[in-house]
Amino acid sequence: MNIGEAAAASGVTAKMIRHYESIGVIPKAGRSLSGYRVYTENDVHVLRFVRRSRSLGFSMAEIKQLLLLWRGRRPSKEVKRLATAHVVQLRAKIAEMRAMVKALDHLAAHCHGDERPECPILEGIASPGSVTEKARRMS
Amino acid sequence: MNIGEAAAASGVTAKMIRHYESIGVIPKAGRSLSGYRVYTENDVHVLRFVRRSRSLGFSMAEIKQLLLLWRGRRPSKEVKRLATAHVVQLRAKIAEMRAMVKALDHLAAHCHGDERPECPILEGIASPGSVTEKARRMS
DNA sequence: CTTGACCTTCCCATAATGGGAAGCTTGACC
DNA sequence: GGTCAAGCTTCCCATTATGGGAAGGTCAAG
Repeated sequence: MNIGEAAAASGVTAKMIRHYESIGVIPKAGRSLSGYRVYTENDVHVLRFVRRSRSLGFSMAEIKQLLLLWRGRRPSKEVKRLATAHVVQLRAKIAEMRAMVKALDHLAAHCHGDERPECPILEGIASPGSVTEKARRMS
Repeated sequence: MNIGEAAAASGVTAKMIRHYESIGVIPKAGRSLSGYRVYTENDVHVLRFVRRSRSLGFSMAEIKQLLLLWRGRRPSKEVKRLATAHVVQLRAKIAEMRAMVKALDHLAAHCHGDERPECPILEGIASPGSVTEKARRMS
């Protein structure tokens, strides 16, 4: 299999396959006489593993670890630790983004969104302090 | 005020202030005779606006727009549209990350996390298909 | 007048992905 | 055998927001 076929079979673009090889996440592929990279079915499994790990949000550094753990048949404890730490990071980011959404929803709720230039959103960003509070003060 | 003072007053690092200027998000600062950047109270307000917009997750391109809308006293409709579009993006990312957490929690729940190398997490990544299903098949 | 803190610009690095150029290989078709 | 398109190779550049660090100029206090 050459790189294009491996890409189609794994769902990882040829460009990314070369990149993963260059950063050492996957081992260097074999080469044909003319210098083309050659892939086996097993290499494709590895590529799929990488793609799915990416879709779970793991960084390339983490995937490198996961692949080592996989290949090395290391204790599942280590895998679980890695996965759990990742989930913690994800939850933290989710919480952060939810706070953003909450704040923005709040600001937007008070914005008329019409032709007038007065905008609680901009005002809220310029000088934070509850927009509701301001609305109250103004009434 | 020189850049260090403006940084302390706004909560934006001097490095970032220069960067924001270089990409045109904030106007070029005035200069002293010796070439030092000089800032006014108003410049600091702008920097704070940028910092807070960042903390709400807006990209620099969006912040550039927000600043134009702010300075230009443009219809609040435009601001609201920008903010709402951003919230949509945030919600999409949140949903994506929650799906990741859900999948990972599911995989981790079935991983003993002990010294044995069998690991439902790795297996789940290697060949997706419900881990629960596999557990059922094996029993 | 020296010294330390601060300023200037410029280059480099990060993480993951992609675009695109220049040049070689392969396979098919005539 | 010759040609052409498609596919491969490497190499460089761009993205986003942030920061590290070097080389050199400036300012204020001693």
